[in-house]
Amino acid sequence: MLDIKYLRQNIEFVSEKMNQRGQSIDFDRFTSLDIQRRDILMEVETLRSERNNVSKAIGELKKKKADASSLIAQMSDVSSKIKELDDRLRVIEDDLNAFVLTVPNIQHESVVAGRGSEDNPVVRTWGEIPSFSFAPKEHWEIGENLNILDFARGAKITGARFTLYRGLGAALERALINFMLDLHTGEHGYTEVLTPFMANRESMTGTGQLPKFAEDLFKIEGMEYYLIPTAEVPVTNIFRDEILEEKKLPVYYVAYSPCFRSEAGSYGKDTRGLIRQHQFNKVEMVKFTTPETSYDELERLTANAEEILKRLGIPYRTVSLCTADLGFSSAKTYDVEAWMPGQNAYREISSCSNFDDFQARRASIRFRREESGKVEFVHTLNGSGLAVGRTVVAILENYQQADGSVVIPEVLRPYLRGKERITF
RNA sequence: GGAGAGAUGGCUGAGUGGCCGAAAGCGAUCGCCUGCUAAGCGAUUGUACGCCCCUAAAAGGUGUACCGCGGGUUCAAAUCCCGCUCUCUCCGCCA
Repeated sequence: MLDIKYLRQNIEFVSEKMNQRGQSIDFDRFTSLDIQRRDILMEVETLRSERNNVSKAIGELKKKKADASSLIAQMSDVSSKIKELDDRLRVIEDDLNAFVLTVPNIQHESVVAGRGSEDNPVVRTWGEIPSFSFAPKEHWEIGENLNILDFARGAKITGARFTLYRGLGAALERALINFMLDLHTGEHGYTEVLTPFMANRESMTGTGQLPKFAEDLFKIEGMEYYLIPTAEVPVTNIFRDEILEEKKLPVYYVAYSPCFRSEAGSYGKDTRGLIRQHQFNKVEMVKFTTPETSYDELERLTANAEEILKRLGIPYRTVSLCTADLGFSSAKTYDVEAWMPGQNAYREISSCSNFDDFQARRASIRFRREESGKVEFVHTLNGSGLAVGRTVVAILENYQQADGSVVIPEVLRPYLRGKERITF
């Protein structure tokens, strides 16, 4: 959510930024609602002030046992007028609020204007793309052959886009989760948290999934609870409606969670394999920082995600999302894309974003400056560290052997009781 | 799921219709005092939204709202009524 005062004073600038994002927004409506709101507010507050004063006088008169009936009658009218104005004000404020909640964040100045993912600048690449003496297979073939991924039975149990892992497949997923958590807590300074996997409407609104993207979520029937699409939601909302001390910042949290996405509108995309599932595992990093440090923190956060791939020995590249690709709440996003030999392409495995104060304003997450005592919004950041299912894909495809087996990256072996290879 | 109790500022806690944005204590900040520390004394100590002032911001002035959340009664609600949420205790069920 953008600051209403800021919006009021910089409407042209914001409008231009939104155009670059391919968003057309009805700012005339905003201006009109904003003016109406302030007009009514002034009127109703004046009346309230009058009522407060006269009511006090009525109290005095009553104490002296004097007659106050004419004042009471007069205030009765004022009160009904106040009630009427309050009702009108509520409608306008609801409208205004609904409007502001659907305006995306303003992108950082370093974000390039583009028309699609082909315009995302590549920031860096790492590792050597492996060459194979045979035609590399896609991960679903490798996984099914090794009997560690079972798509048919996942579909039987639940439906399309749910997968059953078996044996070393299940163990590999679990090993990756532990490896990632251990690295981020042990070497990158994060504190591990384990959160609820359902969140309420307020939390979903706080991080920006609601009200605009309800169709992407699974909702619990009969309740205002939603399955989380990412741990970003519960973790960022840890401090919703709180004021933190400046010296506590930055806060680094890392969380494992399953993620649930309806993937509405993605029919026909990535229909095979683990790439796009309704349920997948992810380790998520979240930071709460001061405004002046958040872009440095974004660089470090992205490096923390990349470090996982380095240790696993998986080649990757990092791109900076252009305006067309940038998410609703984000001011700047780096996507880390792992090399997938079976698909002969880089595929997103982590997305690291700085939201500036966009989420913090929605969720009311603030901090108090030590120096001045002033209260300001924090900046929030998050990034996958990493998407676990997609990391399994990268391992299967990059470490596949001519005989169909898969070598386990060395750093994972301690998590798999020393096992070096997945075989038949 | 059933029965009961509760929710007040950073914390503890008073407050059953007007004198309450809210006592008192603790904590914190600043000042004084003091070989150091501690104690003591004094002052300050919430958030949001308007308006005025101002080139703008800040500061300042002023008004309104906020005592879990949402409604209602009343000239007037932390206080009375209704609904909801959450917490605690007991019972039941349960990994």
